[in-house]
This record gives sequence, structure tokens and C-alpha cells, in this order.
Amino acid sequence: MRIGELAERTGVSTRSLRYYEQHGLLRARRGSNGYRDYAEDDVRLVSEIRALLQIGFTLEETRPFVDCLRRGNSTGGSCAESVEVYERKLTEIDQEIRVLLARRAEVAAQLAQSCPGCFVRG
Amino acid sequence: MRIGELAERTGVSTRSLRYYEQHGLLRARRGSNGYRDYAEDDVRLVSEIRALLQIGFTLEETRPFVDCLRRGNSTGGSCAESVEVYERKLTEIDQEIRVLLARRAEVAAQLAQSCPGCFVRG
DNA sequence: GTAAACGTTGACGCCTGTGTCAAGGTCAAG
DNA sequence: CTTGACCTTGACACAGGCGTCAACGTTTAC
Repeated sequence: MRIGELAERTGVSTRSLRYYEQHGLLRARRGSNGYRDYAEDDVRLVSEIRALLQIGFTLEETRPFVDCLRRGNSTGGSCAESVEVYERKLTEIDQEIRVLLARRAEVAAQLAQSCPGCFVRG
Repeated sequence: MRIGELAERTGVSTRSLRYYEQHGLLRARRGSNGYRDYAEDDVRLVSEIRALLQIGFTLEETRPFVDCLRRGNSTGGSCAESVEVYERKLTEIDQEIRVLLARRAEVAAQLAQSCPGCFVRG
């Protein structure tokens, strides 16, 4: 299928699809006219990328999942590298949460000091 | 004092000081040679900005605090506008935390599915 | 044949605070 | 007078994923 159809079926803009390809996540055969020609499997592949981006992964972090799918696995997360990324991501998220909680406490403290009457649930 | 001294005393690069000025947060008289000439109070002012940036405020959000200090208040947070920003920031942070917690749960669920043996404290 | 729809690559913009380089003015010390 | 430290403005670069426009080739339908 051509890029327009893939875009429509995945709900992803053609711009994004080309961007993914540019970063080596997506590959396409080329017709004699230069048009990209995608396989059926690419629909799932793009969906995997989108799902991960949605969760907060960077494009680079989706690479192991894509590679995993390409190797024929039923799920992008079925490979060791993917699991590692999952675990790393969990650690990162936990760290971000800690930072935010610290910030929240800091802001709440400042607010309490500036405005003793202001209640802050915490 | 000149910009170099202010930079040294606040631990902020001259680049940043000029940037703050460019955005109307910092003002300086100019000597006959065109050099910026800062007042003693600007040290505290810059410190206030840095403290807020550190906590995660954007430069724009520090404006009410700066204005508040300029009006002669002992603290940048002593004004109604500043308190509003504090409260808005708290709400934003809480929202971000919620997003991160949701993401964490999502990632943990995916990980558990991909790797049943992997334990995830939650 | 021609217009419309779709494809191609390339490149700029965004957002935010800051690093960094350029090309030049100023001033104190030797 | 020269060196070097310090100042000035201006402008490019980054990170990340994508919108969007340009300029141009292809296919499709009439």
C-alpha cells in the first residue's frame, strides 16, 4: 500500500511516517515511480510505535520493539532488549515522579509561607 | 556593578542575565560607555528568578515575583499575582504527576505481560 | 488533455533557556 | 602603544516530533 493508505489506516500523518523512516524505524520498498510501497505488517508496526510514543517513549526507545516485531515476534515487547527498555523507562518515570513530588512540596511550602491562609492539600 | 560581577555573585551566566533583560525581567542603567550598571537589589532579584526556575517555573511565570520585589516587597511571593502563580503551578504539577502515574501503570502492565517473571513494585 | 489528488524531497518553524562564536568597542596595566 | 580582560549586539545551535509550505513528478478520473 502507499503512504496515504498507511497513514489513513494507522491514523498517523504522512509526515510522521516519513519521519519514522528517516530515523530507520520504518522501511518501504519503492515502486518504479519512487512511491513508497508498504506491507501489511507495517500497519501493526506503526501502531506499535504510536502506542509507545503515547506512553511517553521517545522515538529512539521504540527501536527495540520495532526490531523485535521485525524478527517475527507477535509482540514488540517479547524481546530482551524491549524488556530492558521497559525497565529503564519505569526507573525514569519513577525518578520524574520523585522530582515532581519534591517540586510540589517546595511550591506548597513557598505558598504556605507567602500566603498562610492558603490551604494546600498535600 | 557590571554584568560580570553580577554573574559571579549570582552564579548565573552573563548570557542568561542578558536573556532575562531581553524578556523584561531585569533592567540595568547604562554607563556612558554602554556597559550595564546593576544595583545591589538586582542580586536578590536574579536569585529569585533562579530559585523559581529551579523549581520548574518558566521564565514568564517568574514575572509576577520580579514585579512584586520591585514594588518593594520583602519577598517575591508576597503579592496576589504571585500567589496565583503558585496555585496554578501546584495544579499543573499535580496534573503532571497524575499523567506520570498513569504512564507508569501502563508501562508496568505492558512489562508484566511481556515478561511475566519480571516483578514490578507498584 | 487536463484537473485533482497523491507522491517525492528539502527546508523552515515551534518552544525555552542557554552555550557559544563573531566582530567589534572600552579600559586598566605595563 | 599593546595586550588582555571585560563589555556590546547579533546570530546560530540544540532537543523532538511534527506541521506546513515549496517546487515538482505521477496517477486517476473525467
